[in-house]
Amino acid sequence: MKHALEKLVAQAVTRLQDAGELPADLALEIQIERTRDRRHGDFACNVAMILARQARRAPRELAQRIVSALPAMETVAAVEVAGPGFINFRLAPSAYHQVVRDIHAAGEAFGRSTVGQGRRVQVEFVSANPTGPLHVGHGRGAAYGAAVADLLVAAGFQVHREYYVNDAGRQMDILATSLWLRYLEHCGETLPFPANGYRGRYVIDIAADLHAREGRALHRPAARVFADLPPDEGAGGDKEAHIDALIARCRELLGEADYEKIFDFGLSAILDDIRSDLEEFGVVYEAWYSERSLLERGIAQRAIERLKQGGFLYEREGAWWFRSTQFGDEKDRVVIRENGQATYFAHDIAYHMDKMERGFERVIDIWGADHHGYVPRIKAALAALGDDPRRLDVLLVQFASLYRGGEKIPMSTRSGQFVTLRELRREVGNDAARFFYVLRKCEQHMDFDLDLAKSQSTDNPVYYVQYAHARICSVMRQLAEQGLVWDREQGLSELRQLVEEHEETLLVTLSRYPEVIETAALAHEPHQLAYYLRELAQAFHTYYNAHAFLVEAPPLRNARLALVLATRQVLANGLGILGVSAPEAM
RNA sequence: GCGCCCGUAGCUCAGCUGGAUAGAGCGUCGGCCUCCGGAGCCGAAGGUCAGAGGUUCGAAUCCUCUCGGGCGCGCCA
Repeated sequence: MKHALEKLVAQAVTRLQDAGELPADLALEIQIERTRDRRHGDFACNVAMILARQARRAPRELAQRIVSALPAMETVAAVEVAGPGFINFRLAPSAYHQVVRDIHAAGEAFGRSTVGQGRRVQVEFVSANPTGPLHVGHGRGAAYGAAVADLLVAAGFQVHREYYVNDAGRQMDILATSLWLRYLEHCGETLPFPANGYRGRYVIDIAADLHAREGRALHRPAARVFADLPPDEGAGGDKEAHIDALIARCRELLGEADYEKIFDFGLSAILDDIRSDLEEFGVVYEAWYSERSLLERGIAQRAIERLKQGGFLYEREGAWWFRSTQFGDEKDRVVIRENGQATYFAHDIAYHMDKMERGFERVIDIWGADHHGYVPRIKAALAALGDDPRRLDVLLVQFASLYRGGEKIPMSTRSGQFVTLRELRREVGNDAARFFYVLRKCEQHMDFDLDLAKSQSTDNPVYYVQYAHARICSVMRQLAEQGLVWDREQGLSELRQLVEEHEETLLVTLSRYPEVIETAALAHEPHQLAYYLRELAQAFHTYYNAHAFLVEAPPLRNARLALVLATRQVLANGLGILGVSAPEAM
């Protein structure tokens, strides 16, 4: 509808240009927007006010000329000039009746748009280190990323969801070493667990599995493990030096083959946990992309080589630096350390080079806001590689704080209380978690109120929306109990029966759905959809309270049911995009 | 110190690429079930859009500065 009106106004402007009433060289985009106030009609256009200066005419007068040049359109009932120079359009009731027919015809596909034109977009999200279970912060990235991806699908993009697995690097070595130490404990050893090791309960559990599988095959005496190591933090030493020496000792005593066995055991155990956690949360990926594979396939080396050949690297103090300042970064960055090892950043450059080479027209990275300082250097690297950094969109998700009983829950890993996504899901349920996470735009800090998310009451927006869906299902059950069926054909042909104000509100709200999908998708803002669904549910509940649907007269009854069933469809479609279920009863 | 994000009703937040009297939920106060599910509906009170300048027909929205809050500034990932 919006697009149709835009074309209409554009035609009128062109007519005026042809007639010499407007300059021929106007650069403008016709904007049609929904009116905030129904007294201003359904849609408004501000083009006359924008053009007034160039056309050297008063806005209202110009608006009047545009109106007289407008071609007729069947679904437009009235056009008028209002306020400072708005052109207001009032639609004919038939325009809204068509929406109901469209919904019934398209079903699950209603609201899908073609703006994406099948363009390939990659969405990378969560990508948490596989060194432990996901926590509630990752949950927000998961819910947000999944919703953005599904919105893009609905908007006609071809979406590739990806999880970047940091399965290389020091953190993973620390995990492997931690795991082995816990394994040794299961073998009966007593040892001083390093300050910088992973102390979580899950490491002990995985170690138990490892012990069950390997028996004592990987056992070495603790005394040999800890002999002649630099002291740990607790003993007045440096925890970093201690853990690094411990990692080296671990490899030495086990040999590479057994070390790798432990490393892979830990990696796959945690990755399996993350994968199933996300799956249960309704978050699935097209690909899990391994950091190690960048090395195995020579991609990391190739990226460095390209930068070197382009003259973007230089050597200083034994390390290789990337001239990111040349592309606006605040300082140059190390890509190859003094010890010859590539940095995480070097791998990330290679990963993003590979993303571009895979031919995505648009790449979206969803990161925690604490990584924001990282954006300029990645974009710099893309520029140096000859790619267009604008193809990469980095969406930064702010932190979520949990509240219970009005108190903020401390979220440090050490506190050990209620930090995992799994625990959150268990406490409030997947639906509430998905919906709450997506209720705020990503750059907004989020206060996640556990009591509210759990409450099965009027305060909880999730249940409010779901209840609308369940209520409609219940109405249909009532219909069946009365021995009646909905006459689809009569319902769709008797839509003119819908003359109540509440019906009009519901019709208008339904007609907005495709626009909401499109704008929410292009802006990467699933919260727009969440708010819309609340509005739609409210329009329905209000209608429900004001009028009975199961009335005696068949034409009116069937028309009302057509409207209500269309509402159910849109609720289900919208909730589906957000990963929330649409229950038939609750 | 520098950089990024945020500052709208008592609380939590919307406000679409600047648009016509600033919205919602919760909370507070007052109403509505012989009727399709009261997990619902209706109504009332409540804001100098942090502050100050600027841009223009028009600013919560764009620009600059100030104040306040969060986060980041590793040869960690």
